[in-house]
Amino acid sequence: MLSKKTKYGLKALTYLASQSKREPVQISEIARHENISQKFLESILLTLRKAGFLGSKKGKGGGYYLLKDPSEIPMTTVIRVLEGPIAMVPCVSLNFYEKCDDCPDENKCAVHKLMLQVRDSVLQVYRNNTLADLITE
Amino acid sequence: MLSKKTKYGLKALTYLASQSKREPVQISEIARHENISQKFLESILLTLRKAGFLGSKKGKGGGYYLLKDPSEIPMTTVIRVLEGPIAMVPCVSLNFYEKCDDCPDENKCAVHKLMLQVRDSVLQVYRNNTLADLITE
DNA sequence: TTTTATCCTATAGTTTTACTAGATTTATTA
DNA sequence: TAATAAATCTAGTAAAACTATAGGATAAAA
Repeated sequence: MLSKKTKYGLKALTYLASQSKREPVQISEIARHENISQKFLESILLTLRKAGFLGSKKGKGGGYYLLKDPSEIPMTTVIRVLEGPIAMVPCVSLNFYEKCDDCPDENKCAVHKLMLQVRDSVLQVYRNNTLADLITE
Repeated sequence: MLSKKTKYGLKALTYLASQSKREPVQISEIARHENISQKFLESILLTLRKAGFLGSKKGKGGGYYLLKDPSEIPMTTVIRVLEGPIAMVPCVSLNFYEKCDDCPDENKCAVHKLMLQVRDSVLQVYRNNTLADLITE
């Protein structure tokens, strides 16, 4: 299951990406438009800013804005920041690899064999989509 | 992330599938061979039996055994029983569909658009693999 | 200096996960 | 038929993760 954090984060990012002008948008506006708790969204946007996706401006007329063009933001990086590893098990993760302590031999492990395929196919989808591809209209 | 329940369940199923004879195997043997807590495995095997994958025999010489040929058991059904919905969000689930209450129009939702693709690609992998395909050697 | 808005830390409630304990039931076998 | 081996059932729980909220600090603009 996708966490609410990831879901809301994606919605906020696409809302910012769909903006005609690249000017700061207030948290309250995003929260209202996407039906998200403002306080929760606040912490999510902070994560996205620290990860380098967003810039922010304080004070009146402040808010959040995208730092890059939406077509330059692949889903792989967004998902990894919001949701964590793309792989379903650490032993098939590219960026967060960890050996299973219950498994003597990965090459003979059925779970490993299956999840390698899942990882590859999911990765292909995420690599194939940038933020720009998710904007409708 | 894949739950331990699913991971252990898959391992237990492949262990049973790799058996040369289709005779009852004791929980303790599976637990020992796959490094799984016996009590936890017990509840997992119960789930698999109730779902129709396994049969059981009580008393001495009892245990669990596969009811079908491994090639007749697709991963889609196994994963749905152990892990639940394959879709990452309920609004793209085939078997467990639910509308998001924060989302006025699914067709304009970025999360929906992306997760539809993820669901399709993951489904393809699970449909392409039966229990028989996971056995090595 | 007042208003507006982000920044930051803490924390509370809920749900899920991963297991454990122990009593019960059933089937074999001596 | 009594003993024993083995599965079943019920219940509970500790820890972690997730979701959300509170409250004040900080910074910028008017």
